[in-house]
Amino acid sequence: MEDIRLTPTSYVVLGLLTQADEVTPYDLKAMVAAGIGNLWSLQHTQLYAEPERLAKAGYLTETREDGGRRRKLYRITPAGRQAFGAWLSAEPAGDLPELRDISLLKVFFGAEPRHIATRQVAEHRAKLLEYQKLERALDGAEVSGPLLALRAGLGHEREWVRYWAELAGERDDRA
Amino acid sequence: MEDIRLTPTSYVVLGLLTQADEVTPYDLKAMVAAGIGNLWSLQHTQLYAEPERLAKAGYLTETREDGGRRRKLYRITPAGRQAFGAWLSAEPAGDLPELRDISLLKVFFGAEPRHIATRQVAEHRAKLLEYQKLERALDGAEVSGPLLALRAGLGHEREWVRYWAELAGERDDRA
DNA sequence: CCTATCATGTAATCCGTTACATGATTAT
DNA sequence: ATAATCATGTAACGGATTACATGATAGG
Repeated sequence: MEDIRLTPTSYVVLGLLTQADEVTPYDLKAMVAAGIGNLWSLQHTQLYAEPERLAKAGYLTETREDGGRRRKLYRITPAGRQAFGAWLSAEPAGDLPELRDISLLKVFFGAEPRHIATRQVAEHRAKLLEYQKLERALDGAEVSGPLLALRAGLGHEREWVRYWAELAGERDDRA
Repeated sequence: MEDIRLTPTSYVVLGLLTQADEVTPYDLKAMVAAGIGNLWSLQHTQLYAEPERLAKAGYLTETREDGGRRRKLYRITPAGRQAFGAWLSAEPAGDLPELRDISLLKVFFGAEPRHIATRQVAEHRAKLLEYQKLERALDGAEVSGPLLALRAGLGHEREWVRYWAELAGERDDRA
C-alpha cells in the first residue's frame, strides 16, 4: 500500500468512480468525453496509469475479467470515497486559474492579431454552439454540478467570441 | 548541440529574451511577474532550467559574470530569434484552452456551490481590480501585445465575477 | 476479404514541481 | 548584530506526454 499524492487527475478519476460501479479505463475515457473533459481533459494513457496508481494506494480495487480480453476493472473503495469527499468539501486553494492560451500568448508577444483572431472566433463559435446544444440536452433536468460547470463554459466561450471578434474587426455586439 | 522540443515555456523565455539584452534567471523572474505571468506563469526554477536547456540547443548563449556572484547570463542567438519568429507567425494549433479551475471541478462533482462561490467572487474581484489598475497604467500608450492580452484577462475576470456572483446568490448585474 | 477505426494497453522520455540550500541585502 | 527577506541556485522525483503496438469490430 503505497502513499501517493493526489492530483486533480486523481480527483477526476475518483469523482467519476463515485458515479459508476465498476469500469474499465476505456469506460473512463467515455465518461470524461461526456462531460468534464470540457473543463479538465485527460489523455487516454492517464486513464490507464492513474487508476493503477490509485489502486496501489488503496483508493480503488483492481480486478481483471476472467474471459476474453481480461480487461482491468476498477471500483472505488471506502478509502477512495473518503478521500474524494474530503477534497470535495475542503476549501479550494487560493490560486486563480490562468488563461494559458497559446493564441493569446502569441498576441502578447506581438503576433499580428487580426489573422489569429479570425480563426479563433470561428473555433470558439463552434465550441459555443456545442455547449448550447449540450445545455438544451440538459434542459428541464434539475440543476446539477455538470450543468453549473457547463454554464461557466458557456460564459467563457461567449467572452472569447466577443474578444476575438473585436480583434478580428468584426465588431460583433452580441456573442 | 542537443536537439530539444520547444514548449510554451520555451517560447515565453525566448520571447522575453527578444525584448532584453542579456539577463539572469532572476531578471526573467521579474519580467514574468511584470506581465506575461498573468496569463502563463512559470516557477522560478524553470527560469533556471529552461534557459540552460535552450542554451544547450543553441537558442541562447550562456556566460557567467566574472566577479562577485558569477551569475549566469543569457542572450538570445540568431537561431533563437529565428525559432521564436517562426513560432510567432505559425498558425496556432486548433485546440482550445480549458478552464481547468479547481473550484469549478468541485462544483461539477457536486460540491456546495454557494460556499465556494462566495470566496471565488472575492478573489476574482481582487484580480479584476489589479487588472484595471494595470490597464490604467498602460493608458495612453499605443495598443500593444501586452495590452491586448490584458484586455482578454479583464474580460475573463469580469466573466468569472459574474458567474460566481450569481452562484453565490449575489445577483450582481454589473461586474 | 481487406481496410479503417475503435479499443486496449506498455514503455520511455522529459518537463515541471517539490524540496532543499545558501549567499547577499535590508530592516529593526 | 540579528532576523527577515531577497536572490540564486541544485537535485530528485514523478506525473503527463509521446511513441509504439496489437487485438477486435465494422464497413465497403
